[in-house]
Amino acid sequence: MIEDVEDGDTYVCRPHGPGEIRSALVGRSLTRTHRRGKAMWFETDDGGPDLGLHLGMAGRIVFDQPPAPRSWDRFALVFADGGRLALRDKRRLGRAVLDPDLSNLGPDAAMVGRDAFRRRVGRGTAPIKARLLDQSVVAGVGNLLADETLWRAGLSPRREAGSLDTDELDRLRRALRAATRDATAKGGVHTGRLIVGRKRREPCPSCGAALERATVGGRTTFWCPREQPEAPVTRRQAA
DNA sequence: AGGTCTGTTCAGCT
DNA sequence: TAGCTGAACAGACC
Repeated sequence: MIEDVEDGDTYVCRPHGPGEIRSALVGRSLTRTHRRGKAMWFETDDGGPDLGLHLGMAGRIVFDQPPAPRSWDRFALVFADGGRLALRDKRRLGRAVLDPDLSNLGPDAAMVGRDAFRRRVGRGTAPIKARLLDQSVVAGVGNLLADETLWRAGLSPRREAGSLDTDELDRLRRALRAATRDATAKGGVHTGRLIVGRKRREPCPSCGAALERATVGGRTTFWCPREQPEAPVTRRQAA
């Protein structure tokens, strides 16, 4: 049972005022947990509101850890048995909210079926990377995972989304599922093969070519110009 | 010391 | 409508 709620950070808890989440949750228990993409939320008992948590760019959920220095714990639930669940987030881009609005959130990127993926992702004139990052198209792909996925699929981030054919979209979906699985197993998207060494400007881990760097979809983007060609390439080369 | 970068999202504009 | 830009935050890094 929730005995206390630390909701004093008015930026992370916006648009709720101090004490608002607290009064809605004290005395209730969490009954179910959910996640879709980067959104997570909890149901509460007795018809209480849901509690939504988002990690922003650098937040984490910590359980039963000593409170963070400098109050980096931006929100916390204190349970009657002494347990404490905190949203630890230096940057304050995380979020705690009652009854989160999930109506503009697409299906989970690693769960969406083949046909829905083709329909949702393979349209529009924006670059494919921007399409992947759009949480209303599919939920859960951030900047690093997008780069890793496109690299594995051998697709340029700059390709127009609507220009991808069915084979390319299926390849993209397979790469996304694999990249997500690997990131989960290894503890984060920063463990991706393309991502490690990105800062140091290391070459393509697969072919050794110098990686390209540019802003695509409004985000810093790395890709291998050799393995992720701008124009679709006929794989069947004349012998 | 100061400038730049960052695992995200949202409002506001064309 | 779809797509792009910049702002919100604050620490890490050079």
